[in-house]
Amino acid sequence: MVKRPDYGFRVFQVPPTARRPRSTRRWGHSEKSPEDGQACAFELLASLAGKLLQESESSASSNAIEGNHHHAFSHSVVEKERQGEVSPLIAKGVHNGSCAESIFMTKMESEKSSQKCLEHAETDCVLECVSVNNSCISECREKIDAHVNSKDLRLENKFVHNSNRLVEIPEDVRESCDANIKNGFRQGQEASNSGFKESTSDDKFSLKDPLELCINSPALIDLNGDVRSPFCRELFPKASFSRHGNNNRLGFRDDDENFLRRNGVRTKSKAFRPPQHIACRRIRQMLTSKHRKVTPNLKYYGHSRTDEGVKPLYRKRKTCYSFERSRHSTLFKRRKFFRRSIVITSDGGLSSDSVSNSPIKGMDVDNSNSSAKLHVSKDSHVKFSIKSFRIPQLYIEVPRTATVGSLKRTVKEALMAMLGGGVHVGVLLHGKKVRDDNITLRQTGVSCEENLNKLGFVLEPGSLQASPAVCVGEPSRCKTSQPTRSPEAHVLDSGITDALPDSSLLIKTGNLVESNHDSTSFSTDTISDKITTNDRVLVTVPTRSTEPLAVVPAGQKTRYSEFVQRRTRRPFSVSEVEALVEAVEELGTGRWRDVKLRAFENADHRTYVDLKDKWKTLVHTAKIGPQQRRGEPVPQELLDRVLAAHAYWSNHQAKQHGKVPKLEP
DNA sequence: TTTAGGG
DNA sequence: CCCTAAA
Repeated sequence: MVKRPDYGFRVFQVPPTARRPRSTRRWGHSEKSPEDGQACAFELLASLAGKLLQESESSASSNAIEGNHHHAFSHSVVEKERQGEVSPLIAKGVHNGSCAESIFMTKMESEKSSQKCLEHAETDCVLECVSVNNSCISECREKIDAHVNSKDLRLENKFVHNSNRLVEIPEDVRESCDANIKNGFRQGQEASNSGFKESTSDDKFSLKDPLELCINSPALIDLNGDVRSPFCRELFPKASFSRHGNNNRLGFRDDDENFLRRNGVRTKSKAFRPPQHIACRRIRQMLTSKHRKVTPNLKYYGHSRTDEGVKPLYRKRKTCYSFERSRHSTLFKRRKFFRRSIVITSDGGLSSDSVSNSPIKGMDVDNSNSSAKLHVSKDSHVKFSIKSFRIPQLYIEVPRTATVGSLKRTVKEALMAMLGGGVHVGVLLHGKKVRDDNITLRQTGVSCEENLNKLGFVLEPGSLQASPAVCVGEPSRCKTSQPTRSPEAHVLDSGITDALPDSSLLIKTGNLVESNHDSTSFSTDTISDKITTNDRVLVTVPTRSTEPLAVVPAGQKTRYSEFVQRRTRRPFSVSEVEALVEAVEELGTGRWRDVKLRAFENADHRTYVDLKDKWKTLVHTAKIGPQQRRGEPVPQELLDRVLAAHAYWSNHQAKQHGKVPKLEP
């Protein structure tokens, strides 16, 4: 029992309210995914993933930790590639796994590629279509199925198959493309230029129990040529996808610690991380260090083990903030969107064909691999040519015991969760979001020559259902879906589509500006479910959990700080204020972490700094006249308590001479 | 990492 | 909300 200060504050109980039933959460269970028909592309990915997983596992067991070796699998692929025998669809495993890569290599540079080559490239098309355009998937799926089910499958290319199906290209298709591929390599083109990055790493890597699936840039959405705006969900002409090399990368990352634990071997794993990982990690660090808490938008329901609970890794202080989180091994332990936005940068009308030459670069803050053109014409119109969007990096962690099928579903769900609700578009200038929809491009400076290369577009999850809560294992173990920021995304009307010329994305200024909705309309209608536990822990679970994807700055990484997006404003509800007041009454004003733990333990979007700030504003609010207050009115009764507690604790603090009163039992 | 305050 | 010095 909490010993309360004796100034007569009454105890109140936050009325318990039920958490929104899981059944109402979209995609609450992936057994029956709503987009089954769209699983195809991700099944491809997952097939690769599954195979790589197998490979790395078997290798790990056989080779122990004798690192410094590429996986035999990798060797074989590399070797085949040197011999020009690699099919255009390439999977590659880098052993010891910190980062096994699988790459769809579909760069068909030559327009002379046979139609079969184009069909071949449909592998990528599927990915892209799935990403944004739902209507295309069935068509692409047929293509894939045709390949997969073909009798001509080359069984020896086992690195792209799983137990269920082969994802391989028929030989005749392969051969017809072979010359192109081979030539490409022999001409000194970097393998990475085709999305294939040959690892020269001789690093040691350990295997992590839960494999983390890292999809860096699974898709590029081509808006050139025949393709129209992805926002309008129109059919994508498939052929247009085949002309661009993509960097589709699957990276498996293993956990050093777990591996070491299992093997009793110590390596300097971090130091040996491949660049991809360093980059991954750096992004993550940057984001987390900025409190860019990537609250998961979804949890995954798994299928493999019912006795496995869920242990979301919310952040470093999870041990403190996750009192009840399962200690079980987890099927899907963590999912984070590191890049929570899809960014397109303009290149100021300069060359925009420079698809990133390396997966690393693609991850970098420096988004110099421009994918959009911007041109100011003499008629004072600004023409935007958006070449591609990139799907943000996803991190998915699954245990080794996860089935390939579950991995597939996980990948699919992650992507669908991110994009399934549609996307909104933000406009970035100098990396900062232009929030005012009602100012002109001229006012923003977009049309200024010097800003041509400072413009970017951001894709953001756009719908109410963009963040389904999915978790693995026993449903009761699933923690509350993490509340996320309300979108500040702006809805693009179809009017933009209408404004588009038939074969290229040209957004006319007027439409761009005027068709956007007001960005503030979202935060106000956020619906929150409030739950309390026996300890008056209050959690708000916005049903509209559509936190924008992280913004990838368009500028130089040295200016990264300029591009950190501000968190979406989330006004405190009266209930939250009540809980805060309650906690402060008991704990005082100098123990915000305790306040957080007591009353907002599950509200990950409220940091102790937030609570402290809110208290500060509450005190201020209580002091000013009611007519000066803004926002949702706080009951005067609460404000009175704020003032009382503030006065009490100020006095108390003074008397205690800074000593923190020990009120807890 | 937390606290405390200014911006 | 952000940033950050200071503890």
